[in-house]
Amino acid sequence: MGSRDLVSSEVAAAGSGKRENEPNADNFDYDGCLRACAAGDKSALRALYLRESKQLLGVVTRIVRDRARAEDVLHDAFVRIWRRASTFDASRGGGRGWVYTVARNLALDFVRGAGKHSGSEHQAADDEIDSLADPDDTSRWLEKVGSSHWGGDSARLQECLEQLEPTPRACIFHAYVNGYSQSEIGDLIGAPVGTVKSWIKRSLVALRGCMG
DNA sequence: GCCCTGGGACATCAACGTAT
DNA sequence: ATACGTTGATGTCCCAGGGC
Repeated sequence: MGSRDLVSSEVAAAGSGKRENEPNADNFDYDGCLRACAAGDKSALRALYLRESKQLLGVVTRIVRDRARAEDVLHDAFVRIWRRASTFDASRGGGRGWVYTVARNLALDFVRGAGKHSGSEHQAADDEIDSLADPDDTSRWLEKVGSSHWGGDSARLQECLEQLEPTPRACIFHAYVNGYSQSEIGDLIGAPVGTVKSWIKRSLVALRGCMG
């Protein structure tokens, strides 16, 4: 919530600010801007807002059909962009497209009446685990965990992991350490996707419970 | 009867493709 | 360049079946 306030003030400042700092329209680096946002650079968010807010407001207004509500949705969109910039993957598409996708999906949610909850902006624990995804090996995963909010105890995590059944534990590692998709894991271990989902979900619940 | 597990349906998100 | 539709991946919820 604190981050929302922080972003709110930044967006408000950008919105009320003069356009003299408006980024160069021709070679604006969206990807770099998002990387900077992910690194906590508020000026990058401001630049992005100055650059795209008018166009985005047009897109959102067209969807929600209400200027005032569109401004609210746009504001929420920039909050989400700020908070989730770290999830942007340039190899999967352009930064500008990603920004528009975020804003449009939020507007569509609003129209559907689902704006009350912010979808996957959920449990800090899930984000924590997501942030641990490392393609190398489990030891580095454990290193990272050791310095995180999971109590800072990698040995404890290892204990908790060892308490899991081998197959569900394998699902966790494949998903969060090796970066496999759920369907890939299903193929790998010869189980339906639904089963993989259940194992991963229940394993995460068990891990959280074990870690306290 | 209760609990656990496997499994599927549905909703949401993000990226891509295409029409304008 | 922009707007919109489609698609694939993922998460959540719920139900059925089996073991106790």
